[in-house]
Amino acid sequence: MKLLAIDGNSIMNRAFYGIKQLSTKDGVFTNAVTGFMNIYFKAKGELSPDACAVAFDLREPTFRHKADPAYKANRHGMPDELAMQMPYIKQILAAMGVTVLEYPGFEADDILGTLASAAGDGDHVYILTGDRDTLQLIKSNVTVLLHTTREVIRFTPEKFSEVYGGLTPIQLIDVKGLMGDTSDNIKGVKGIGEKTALGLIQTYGSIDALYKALDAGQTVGTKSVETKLSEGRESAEHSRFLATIVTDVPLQRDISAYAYREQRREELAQVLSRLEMYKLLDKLKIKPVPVVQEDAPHEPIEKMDYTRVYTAPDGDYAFIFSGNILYTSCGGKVYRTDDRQEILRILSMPCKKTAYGAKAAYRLCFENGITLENVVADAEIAGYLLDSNSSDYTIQTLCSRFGAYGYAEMEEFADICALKGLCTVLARHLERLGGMDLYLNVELPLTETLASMEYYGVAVDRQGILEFGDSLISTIERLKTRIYMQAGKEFNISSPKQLSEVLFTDLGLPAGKKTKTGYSTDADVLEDLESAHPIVHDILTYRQYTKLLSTYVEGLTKMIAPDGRIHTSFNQTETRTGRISSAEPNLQNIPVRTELGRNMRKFFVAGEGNVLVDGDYSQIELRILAAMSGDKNMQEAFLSGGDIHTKTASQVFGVPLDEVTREMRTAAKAVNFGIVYGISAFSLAKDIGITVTQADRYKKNYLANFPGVRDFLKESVESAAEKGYSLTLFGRRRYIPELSNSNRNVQAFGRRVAMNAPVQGSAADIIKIAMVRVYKRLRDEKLNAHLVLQVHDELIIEADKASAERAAQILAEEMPGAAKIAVPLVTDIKTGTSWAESH
DNA sequence: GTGGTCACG
DNA sequence: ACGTACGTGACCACT
Repeated sequence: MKLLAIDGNSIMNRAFYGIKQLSTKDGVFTNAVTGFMNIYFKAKGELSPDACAVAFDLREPTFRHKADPAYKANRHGMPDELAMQMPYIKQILAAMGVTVLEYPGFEADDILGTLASAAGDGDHVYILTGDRDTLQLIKSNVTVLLHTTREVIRFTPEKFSEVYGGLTPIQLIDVKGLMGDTSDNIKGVKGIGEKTALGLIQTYGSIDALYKALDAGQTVGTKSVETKLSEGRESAEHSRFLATIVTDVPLQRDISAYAYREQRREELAQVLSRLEMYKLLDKLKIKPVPVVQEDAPHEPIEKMDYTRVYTAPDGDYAFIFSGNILYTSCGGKVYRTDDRQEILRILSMPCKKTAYGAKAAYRLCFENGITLENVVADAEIAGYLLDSNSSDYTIQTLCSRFGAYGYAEMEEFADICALKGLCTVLARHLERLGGMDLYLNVELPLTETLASMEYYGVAVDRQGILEFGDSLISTIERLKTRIYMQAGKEFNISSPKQLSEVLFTDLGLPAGKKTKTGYSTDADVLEDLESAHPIVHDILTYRQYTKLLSTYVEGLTKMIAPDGRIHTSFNQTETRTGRISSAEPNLQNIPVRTELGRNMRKFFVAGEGNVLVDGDYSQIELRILAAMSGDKNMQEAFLSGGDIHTKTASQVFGVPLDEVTREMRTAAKAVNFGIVYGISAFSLAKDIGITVTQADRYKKNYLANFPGVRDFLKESVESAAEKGYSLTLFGRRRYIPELSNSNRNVQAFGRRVAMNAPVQGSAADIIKIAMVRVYKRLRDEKLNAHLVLQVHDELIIEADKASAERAAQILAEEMPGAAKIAVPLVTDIKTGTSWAESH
């Protein structure tokens, strides 16, 4: 098969600027179409191909209405006079039996690259383009016909080698990686231009080899070139990636699929007459027809079969489910439905699916007793793994950030059209950055797990909560009158502004730290004032009680569903560290630290005949720190068992274990926590109420005792500063731009983040792995037991009594077994009828 | 919508 | 001289 593969945008562009402005009498520009057809017929005449495909970028919307205000603002840098010709050329080509390929998420180059890579024995692909980028695709059976302003150059491997001084076509990628390409927004290495880049690749063969030589201390160029190279290393590698034309666009890889089809002569007559292209009509021996449509030139030639005629692999589809509407795309066609039964029917099909926000679809399926399987991608999740700092994972933003072109803004179907290509692009980025394992084996399956947890929800004792609320109200009323009495007036105690006036002006108490708007009245400040005036204690108590009442009693009762349970939302793309968060309501901050608050946990109960089985990692972050740092001393502390805070106290204070006092243990505990957060002596001092000098001594002692930890923290910061991101045990990335901020406070924050992110993030990885495994085992063993809550280091299963023991065993196996690290992941398991009992 | 406060890991 | 522990979400007051 001989295939003529044309870069549609590139040739249209050449034609547009190469031919003077032509237009029909009513103002439709036709010069690019005319020029394109000239170039096309010339190439066709010379090559006599038996197949032809034209690839487009799909950067311009396929239809736009004149009345649309966005119509004038052409954001793709293409003049309107050219943009308006694009739908016509596609229609003409399709009617002539030529395959038009455009795939959201990919550039025309990518499509051509895929076609080139698909050429088999006995095939020959001729790529007709005006763009030198495509030269990297040249091989024995792929020829590039480069259309320049002067001539058409026929690039075979031999011709290429001759023009590029002995380079192979593939090496062009490395050259571009170094020199960059402003038109494609590829940065390259700053200060390295075409000459230098070419010379370097001619000498060393590739970017890899060049940097190996540089690492080995060889002289690769002038001092200045070497400096530029080492500074631009990451950019060079990234640019090389960007410069590589992709070859895995999901389209038909059998060249014969692009064989010429029969011409649709009536359609040709219509459109060519409309464009007053009589010469071409004559050449095709088609009679012109009277133009019926006097409409605007851009009247939507929408959704004709020429668009998106690429094939999708057998029935696999992409979907977006949101707001009870399902959008799907399959085989180049898009579809929308809000019919529940139909949505369920589509979701329950066994084929592979590419999703955006699959969790909602899983929930719908759970609610209807349907199984959703084979979700192999989710753009939102992939986007989150690529940059957890973002708060915008819309398809449109992801497309523009990660180089998936072809997002047409005006269409209702723009998102669904772009989704599959976007996912392919995101997956390729993840592969490059080492995030595939986390994506495929942890985050994607976790989506279903979270949906299931939300679906089951957790049972609550509504009556119990309300009675507790009543008892709070009577105490609050008592406190209120006492506070008003002591203040000598009534005021809104909940208003920091009014409260500070009462405390610091009326009562003349000494004001402490300031906030942006006035003096602070937070618990720290009030605790210091407790001895100064009895009102202060009442205010602290008032705060505690009103917090419980409004946030927990009232907030939670509002969220009880008709089934008597609370169905929280677990968000999988919210936190920068990799943790999941819970909202509406937040079930990850139910009180536990104080006696009074802990009452709330009595009202989180197991349903009738069930129990709660609770698994809780003991000191998971410190254990991870011990493992990641390789500190033998700290590892030994965990391996030999016993209380970690007492042990560290014994070491830091240099006393035998049995001489550690309560105060020493408390201090050591604070240091243990602080260390994970990127401690400062000041904050440590504040936290445990000692002087800064004293705190500094504790800290130094601690780090001297655990030198491995000291080095690990230092290296974490250095590595993050150098690379721009930190990594967890399972390859989760967090970019830390704060480290290169010019503000020193921001930088200091960045350093603390760099110390904390690997630890907190690895803990998040581990419990997520455990969740996925626990979920699968509960399901596969068909137990009447389901995960219902996760609180960062704690998992809660609700099980019927017959399954409880087995569920406990599964937790006891999967939580410690989720990761093999240098210290045991000790997990406490307890069972009870309420959260107060099981935790 | 923002800031202050406080609940959790 | 300056600010001060990592990560969240909800409620209230106030602009």
